[in-house]
Amino acid sequence: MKSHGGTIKDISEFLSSKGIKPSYQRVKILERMYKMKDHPTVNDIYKDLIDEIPSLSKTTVYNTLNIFIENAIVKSFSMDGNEARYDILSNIHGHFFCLECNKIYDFEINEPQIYDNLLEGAEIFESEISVRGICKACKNKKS
Amino acid sequence: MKSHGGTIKDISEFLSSKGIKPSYQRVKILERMYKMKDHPTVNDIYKDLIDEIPSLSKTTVYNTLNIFIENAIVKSFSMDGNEARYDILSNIHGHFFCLECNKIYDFEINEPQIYDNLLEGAEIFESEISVRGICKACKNKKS
DNA sequence: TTCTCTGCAAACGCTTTGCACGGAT
DNA sequence: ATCCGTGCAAAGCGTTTGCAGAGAA
Repeated sequence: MKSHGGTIKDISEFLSSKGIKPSYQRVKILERMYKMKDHPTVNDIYKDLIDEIPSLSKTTVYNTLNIFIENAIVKSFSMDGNEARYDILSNIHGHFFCLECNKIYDFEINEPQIYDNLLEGAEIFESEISVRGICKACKNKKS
Repeated sequence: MKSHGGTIKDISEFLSSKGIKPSYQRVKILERMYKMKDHPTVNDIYKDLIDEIPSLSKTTVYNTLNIFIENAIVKSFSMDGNEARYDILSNIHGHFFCLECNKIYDFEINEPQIYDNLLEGAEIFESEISVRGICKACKNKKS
C-alpha cells in the first residue's frame, strides 16, 4: 500500500477514503493482511484474530473480504480449487505454489505487456498467473 | 491429442495405453471433451451425455475426470472459484474469460520460457494463466 | 431513533465418500 | 469367484444467506 504507513490510524483513514466504515474488525483484518504478506485463507485470518477478537465470526471475515474485493483492495484466487486465498492488490505478480513445502511465493512479472499481442482488442480487468512445482530450496534439499 | 484420430476405437486404445480400462462412460466422456473444445464443468458433461447414457451419474463423471487428471490427460482449473472446469492437456495456453458473454477463450502463449527468469532453480509441473475482461467482439458491440 | 455491522444458525452448491449392485474377466 | 466400474445416497466442506441483537451516529 503506497498511501499509508500501516498503523491502525492509517488503515482507518484509508478505509474511510474508500467509503468503508472502519470498524474494529475491518481494520484488524486489513492490518493483518498488510503485516503478514502471506496469502491467507479465511480460516487463517480467523485463527490469527480470534484471540484478539474473541467474538469474531467467520461470516464477518467473509463479509469483510468481499467488501475489500468490491472496492479493489484485495483480490481472491485459488491455488488448488479448494479454499479461496486472498491477496492485497498490488503490482502484477504471479503465485508459485511449492508442492513440497506448501508455501506460496510471489514472483514478479517483468513483462506486464505480455498479453498485448495475445489478446489485442480485448479489455483486461484482472489476471492471475499461478504455477505449481517445487521451489529452489526444496529442490536443493532433496539432491 | 496427437496420438489418435478421435474415433471411439482410437480413444479406447488411447485409454488402454495409459492403463485405464476403456469403459463406455470413460470413452464417452473423453470423446466429448475432444469433440467440443470448450471448458466444461462436471454438469456440462453430465447434461451432454445423460440422453445417450441415461444411467449416468455425476459421481462417475467426477471419478472419471479425476482418473484423467491423475494420468495427465486433462487438467482442472477454476475461473471464478466456483465449479471446476476441465481442459484437455495440450500446449501451454491461457484462458480468457469474457465477463460480458461468459465465454472462455484460449489464447496462445508464444513465450513458453516466460518463467525461466522468474523462477530459476524451481521445477515447474503445471501452470495456469487466466485473464478476465471483455472480449473484442463484445467490446465492438458496445461501441 | 435509525441505520449499519456483527455473528449465530441454517441453507446452499460443489465434490467426495461409503457402499451395494452388476458386469467383465 | 474375483475384481473393478458404476451410481445412489449421504456426508463433507467452503461459502452465502436470513435474521435478530448490538452498536454507532
